[in-house]
Amino acid sequence: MRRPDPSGRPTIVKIAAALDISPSTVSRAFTRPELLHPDTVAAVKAHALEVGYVPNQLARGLVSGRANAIGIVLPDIANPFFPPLIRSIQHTAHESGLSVFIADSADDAGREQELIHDLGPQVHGIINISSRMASRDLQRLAESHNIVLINRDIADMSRVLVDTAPAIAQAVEQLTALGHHHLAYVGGPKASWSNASRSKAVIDAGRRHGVIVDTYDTRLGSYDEAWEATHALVATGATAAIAFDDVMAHGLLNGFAARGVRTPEDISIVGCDDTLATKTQPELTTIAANLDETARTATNILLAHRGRSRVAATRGVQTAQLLPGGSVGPATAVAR
Amino acid sequence: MRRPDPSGRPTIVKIAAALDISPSTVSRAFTRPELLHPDTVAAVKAHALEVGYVPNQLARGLVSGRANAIGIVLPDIANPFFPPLIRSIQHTAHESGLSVFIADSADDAGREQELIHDLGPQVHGIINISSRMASRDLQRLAESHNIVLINRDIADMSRVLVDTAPAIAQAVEQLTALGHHHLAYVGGPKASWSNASRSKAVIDAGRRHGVIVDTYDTRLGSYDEAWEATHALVATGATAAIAFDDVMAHGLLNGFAARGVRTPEDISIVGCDDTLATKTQPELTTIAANLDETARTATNILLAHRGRSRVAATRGVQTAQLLPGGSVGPATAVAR
DNA sequence: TTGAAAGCGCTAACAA
DNA sequence: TTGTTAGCGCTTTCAA
Repeated sequence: MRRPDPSGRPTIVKIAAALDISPSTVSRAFTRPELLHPDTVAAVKAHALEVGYVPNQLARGLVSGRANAIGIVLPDIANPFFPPLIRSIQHTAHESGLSVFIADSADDAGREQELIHDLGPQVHGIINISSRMASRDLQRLAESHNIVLINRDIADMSRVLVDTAPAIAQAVEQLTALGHHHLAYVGGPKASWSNASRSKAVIDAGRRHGVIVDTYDTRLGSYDEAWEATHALVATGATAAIAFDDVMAHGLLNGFAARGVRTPEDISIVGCDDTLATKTQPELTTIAANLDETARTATNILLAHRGRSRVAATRGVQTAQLLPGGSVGPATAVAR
Repeated sequence: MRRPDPSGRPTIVKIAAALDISPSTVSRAFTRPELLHPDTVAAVKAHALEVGYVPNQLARGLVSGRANAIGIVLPDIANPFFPPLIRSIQHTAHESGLSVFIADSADDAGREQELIHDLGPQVHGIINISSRMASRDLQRLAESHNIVLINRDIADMSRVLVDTAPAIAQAVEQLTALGHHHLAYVGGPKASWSNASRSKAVIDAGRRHGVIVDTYDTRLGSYDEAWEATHALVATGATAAIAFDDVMAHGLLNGFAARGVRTPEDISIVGCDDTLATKTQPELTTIAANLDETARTATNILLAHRGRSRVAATRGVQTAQLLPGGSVGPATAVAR
C-alpha cells in the first residue's frame, strides 16, 4: 500500500504556484467564485481536478474554529429506530458539504456527556437522539454547544419530537371499543423521554375511558425483557398490551406465543416506531412517524444555528400515526 | 442559547500565559506527560480542567495532516448487519482517542468512491464495509488512501472477511442428510462479495452432494424481493432454501406462510448473519460470526497502518458457525 | 478582479 | 525538564 507523503498531496499553494497566481485566488475559486473572473475560476478548477486536489477540511476548519462536520450522539446504534435517522441526517448534511461524526454512548449518560463535551467544540453542532442525560446537564452543555435534541423535550433547547400521544390515545380508544377493559403498558428505557411520554399517554387515555392500565417497567427496553414480561402479564387478566416499541412488541408476541397465548385472539398487541411491523406474524399494529422529515428538520435547525449565538430555541413536532395491523382484535369474554 | 465567541474558548496559549509557562509545555502535558515534571503536568491539568479546556483536534490534525479520526463507508446503515459493526468500530476507535465519521453510499458505487475520495485525506484511514465498487477502482483508491475492507476480498488490500462457506457447506450437508435433493439459493445484492461467496459455497456443496441447486438473483437483496421470490419457488419443487441473509430468510418464511407453505414441515429455510434468528417463528437456522472481533480486527489493522506507507496487506478471516434453529426439518415425501 | 500577509491552535525540531 | 521557533493549509482582511 502506498500513500503520498505529506508533501505529495496537492495544496492551494502548489496549485497557485503551478498557475502562477496567488493562493488567495485559488482559495476564492472554491469558496467565493463569484468574486473572480470566470476564466480564472475555470482554470483553477481544471487544474485542481487534474492533480486531484481535495480541500483540507482541517485547515479550513482551523480558521473558523469548527470542522466542516456535525456530530450525532445516541444511546445505541443497533436499535433499529436509529439507523434510518442517521441515514437521513447524513444525507442532509452531505448536501451542505458536511461530514458526520457518530458516537454511541452505550446507554450511559456519563459517557454521553463526555462525548458531547469532547466532540462539541470540533463541530458545527450535535444532534443528540434520545438522550439519557439529566435535563440540567443537557442545559449546561447547551450553554456552550450547539445542540439539537431528537425525542427529548427540554425548555429553552432546540428539539424535534415524535409525538406518539395522539396515536396512542387512538389505539386505547379502539381497544376499549373492542371490549378491552384491562390494558398493560410495557415500558422502555427508564431515562427515555419517549417512554415517559408514551407511558403517560396510555395512562391518561385509559383514565378517560375508565379502563385499568397496568405499567410494567423495564431497565433497557429490550426484546428479552418484553418476552420475560409475558410471564407476569398472563396472570393479570389484561387483554391488551401496548409496548414501548416494535422490538418489545415482538418480544411480547413471541413470549405470549411460547405460552400458548394467541395474538390477536387471546391478547391484542400494539407496537411503536414501525421498525418491523409488517414482518411479524400477525403483522403488528403499530405507530409510525415520518423519520426522514424528523431527521431533516433537526439537521436544518442545527445548520441554521451554526455559528450564531443566542438563537431562540425551536420546538418541532412530528405527529405519529396509528397503523392498523393484525395484532389487535376484540377482547375475549373468557377470562384467562 | 449561548456559545463562547471564538476568542472565548481556552487554548494552549492562554493556559500557558495564565500559568506563565510556554505553550509547548502545556502541549506536552497532554501529549507527552512523561517528559515533564509531575508537578508541572498536575498544574496544567488542574488549570485546564478549571477553565474547561478541550484540545482543538483540528489544529492537532493540521500538523499531522490527518484528523484524529477514522471513517466508515458502507452501502446502507439501515441494514441490520451493519450497526453492530459500527458500534464495535466506534468503541475500539474511542479507546485510541479517535472519532468516527460515518458515510452511507445508498448502495451506489459512484457515491461510495466519491465519499472515500473526499473523506480519505482527512482521516487516518477508512473502513469500507461490503463495498459495491469495482475492484480496480478500489485498488486505485488504495494507492493513495489507507483502506481496510470488511467482506470484500481483493488481493493486495487489507481486509477482514467473514467466511460463511464452511457453515454453508455444513448446512447443505445436513439438508441432504435430511433427504433434501433440490435446494434453492436466494441471492443478495449483486455487487456484494458476500453474496458471490455464499452463492458459490451453496453451488459447490450441492455439486459435491449431487443435489440440484437453483439460484435466484435479486437486485437489492431485500425482504420484499425474498417474499416475492416464494411465488416462483413453490413451483420448482425445491424443498429447502438458503437465503443470502436473515432479512431475506425472514421474507421467505413469511412469503411461504402466506402461500400456505409451512416451515419446516413443507420447506426448510437457512438464513445468514444472525440478525434476527431467534425472533422469528419458527426460530431461523442461521449462520453467525463474531462481528465484534471482526470490527476490532479491522480497526486495529487500520490503526497499525496509519501514517505508514507501503504496508503489507493483511488478510483476516472470521469463520462463521452454523446455528441450528427450528426452520430446518426432513424433506417431505409428498411433492408439492 | 487579484495579491500580500497575518493568523487560526497546535506540534515538533532544536536549543538551552 | 522547559523554552523558542517555525510551520501545517487555509481564509480573510487590507491594499492594489
